Amino acid sequence: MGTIFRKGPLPRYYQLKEIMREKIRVGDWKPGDLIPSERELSEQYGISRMTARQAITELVNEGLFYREQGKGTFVSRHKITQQLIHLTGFNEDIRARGQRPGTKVLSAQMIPADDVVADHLRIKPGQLIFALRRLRLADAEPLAIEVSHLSFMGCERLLEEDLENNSLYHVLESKYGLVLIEAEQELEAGLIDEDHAKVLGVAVGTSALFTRRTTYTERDTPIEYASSIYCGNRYIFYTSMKREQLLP
Amino acid sequence: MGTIFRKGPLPRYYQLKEIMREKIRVGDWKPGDLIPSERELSEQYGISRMTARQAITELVNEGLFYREQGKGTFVSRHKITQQLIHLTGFNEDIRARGQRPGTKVLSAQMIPADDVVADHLRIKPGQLIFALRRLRLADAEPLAIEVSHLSFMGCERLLEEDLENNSLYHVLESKYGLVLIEAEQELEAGLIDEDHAKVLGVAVGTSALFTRRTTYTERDTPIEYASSIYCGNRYIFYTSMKREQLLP
DNA sequence: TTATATCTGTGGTCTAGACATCCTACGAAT
DNA sequence: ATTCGTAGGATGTCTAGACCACAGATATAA
Repeated sequence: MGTIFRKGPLPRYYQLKEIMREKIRVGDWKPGDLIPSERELSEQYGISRMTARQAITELVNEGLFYREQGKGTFVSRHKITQQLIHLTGFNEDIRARGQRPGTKVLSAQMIPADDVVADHLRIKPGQLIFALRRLRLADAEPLAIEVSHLSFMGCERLLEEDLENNSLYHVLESKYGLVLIEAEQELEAGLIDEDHAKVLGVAVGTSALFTRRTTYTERDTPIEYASSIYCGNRYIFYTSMKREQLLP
Repeated sequence: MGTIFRKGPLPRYYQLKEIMREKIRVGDWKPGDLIPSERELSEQYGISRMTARQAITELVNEGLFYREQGKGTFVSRHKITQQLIHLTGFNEDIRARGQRPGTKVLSAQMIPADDVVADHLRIKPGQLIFALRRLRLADAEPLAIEVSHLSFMGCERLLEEDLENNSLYHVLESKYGLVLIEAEQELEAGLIDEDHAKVLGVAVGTSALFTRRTTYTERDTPIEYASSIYCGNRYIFYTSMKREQLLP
């Protein structure tokens, strides 16, 4: 680490990004620090200023740095932006919170899509899709019920997968080459009804977080539509927002 | 519209961004459409390819376009990413949902910061800050109670502002030159207690969405820490998530 | 002492090229 | 009919410059 290879498949701006990320990870650069100027970096690593600038720009977009014209580029102080805006599966998410994730498959079958699901997945109502109901656990305690609907070429093969011990996202990625890249989600507060209360092992009328999520693959294609019910007092949802900067 | 001025203060890439946004707004380019290639755009508007590319890249980052190597750049189909990830104040937000926002100031005073607030605002506990409690209405119906804590040079002048008829964010921007650019937010489900039930005009035990938000200005400086309680069945929160793309 | 100008270094914008990588379509060889 | 190679065009990466706007320090003049 610390040198940029001019041959090889990895772009130079990408190598520089990794080098700078590493500097932060090991504490070489601390929050609030001024990092070397674009010109310095380009000389130090033997690349052009525009290439160094591209690396910095991407890390600024990820929230790791911020720039001040005339002064320099600094390491951001807040971490949430850097971590939690990422699209993560349930297992990753729970592990990041320092808990142990668990899953129990309640049902897995091919069913015809209803109007709501078909609309979100951009398919025709009635088309056969893969429906998966799972109970989600954190530290062996029931946390949520999640119903996923998936539609893609060959999705019926998912019936044979062991989705109790393997992450759905991981299976999609490794066996089907589907990389989920983006999701839209809506959240609403509500109360738990009788049916769900039994499964989650809580009282009827407990507060709950209802979420509905559409997940997209690289090509702007929706793959999954999922609804979840999280036990109210056991889950906090994090997000971050940015205002697009307007020029004068 | 449709021409890029080479003189004048507006950067060329920014002018092209606005031109392309307009093409989408008026329906010239529809979701799923292939837009002209970078070379075509650069020739058509008399700018270099890198400048055209910068304009496209920024709109890709905003979720308006997506690229496919070897094929071209396309207009995205989903709109939430384009609209609702933005940091908006309450008034903007409610108007975007087609409702009429309203505000009632419950209290406004200078108080010493407690430990939690001081931590989020990166100040010392006990320092005097501006605290604002507001009842938020949508179509004249109570929707939420919001408590904002603000700390910046001269924040005591906010005591003299009319925050019932003026947006707080707008006042901060126009009178104090503070541009809020980024926020971290956490959401949790819960139930409304007796005190809040009275103010919101709902029954005790109604479901609610609890949010806590830290808002940052351009310089990575926290300005506001706000806690809100939204009536459960009257508000849906939207967000979107992106996975950082990894290179092979 | 206090303004005021200048100088230097920063990020912000922009150019005119170059080559790489990937996708598609078309045509040739099997 | 199928397979393969190739050509053209798209985005992806990269360069070596250039000038601008802004911030801060320093030196100069009132």
